[in-house]
Amino acid sequence: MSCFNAELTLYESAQVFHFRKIDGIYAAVVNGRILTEADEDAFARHYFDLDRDYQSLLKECAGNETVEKALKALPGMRVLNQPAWEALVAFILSANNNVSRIRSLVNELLTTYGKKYDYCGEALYGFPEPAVLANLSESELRSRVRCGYRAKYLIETAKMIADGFPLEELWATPYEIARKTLMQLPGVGGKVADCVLLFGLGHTCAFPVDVWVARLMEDWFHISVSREKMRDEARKLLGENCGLIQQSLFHAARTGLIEIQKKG
DNA sequence: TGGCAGGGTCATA
DNA sequence: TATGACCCTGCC
Repeated sequence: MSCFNAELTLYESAQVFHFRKIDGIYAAVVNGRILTEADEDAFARHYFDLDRDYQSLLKECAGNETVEKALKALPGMRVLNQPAWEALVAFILSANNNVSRIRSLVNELLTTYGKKYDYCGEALYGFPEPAVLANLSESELRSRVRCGYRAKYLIETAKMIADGFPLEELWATPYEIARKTLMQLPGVGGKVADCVLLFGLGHTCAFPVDVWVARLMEDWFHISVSREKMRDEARKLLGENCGLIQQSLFHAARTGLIEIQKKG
């Protein structure tokens, strides 16, 4: 049986923002269906990344005490394979926001524009289709979701996706090219592109560098370079699956599981 | 109650 | 490459 911590992965780890705990089970609408932590069909196994051996990450980083500490402290932390569109929307909204606000923005967007589903008597909502967002006005989206300047990014990106931008093709595109392609979308800089590549397009070498990761790279590994260069350093230090490891490092830093000395 | 910081991006210089 | 503006709110 594969090790999977639903609470950690679906709620605490901040890679997905719309799962709700109902009757003790985490559930959400994903790709037009209700998905719960208890599901074990092919779609669920892929989404929860259940067929990957996360123990092998420890071998890949053998000898790195900080990495070992983070990985061993967070068994069952998995990196999801979300629908790319859902990850894209969530992480455009994430820009310059804290986790609790990202969660409330995503849920406001879903309840306002997404399709409603019933689960155990509770309402769950899916992500609105690109065409739905593409047809909204910026002022409406701003006033109803309170997402500020991100409204424009969301609408313009939705228009490009609805117009045939080859999002799903990026699964099979080499990382650097896929990243540059994603960054053509409004509201998608390097950090958001890496989040979409890692959480929604299967690129386990993508290494999102946010404020927390920049801090921990400096404090724990003594790497103080620009955020762009930090990605390359991470890949050298942690290997081709550095994105999977990043998720545990990020969580360890953000929650204080491993302390960061320098906060500046 | 006030002020800062938040899983950044973009335009400008 | 560096700097500031940008919407709004959670948190100290």
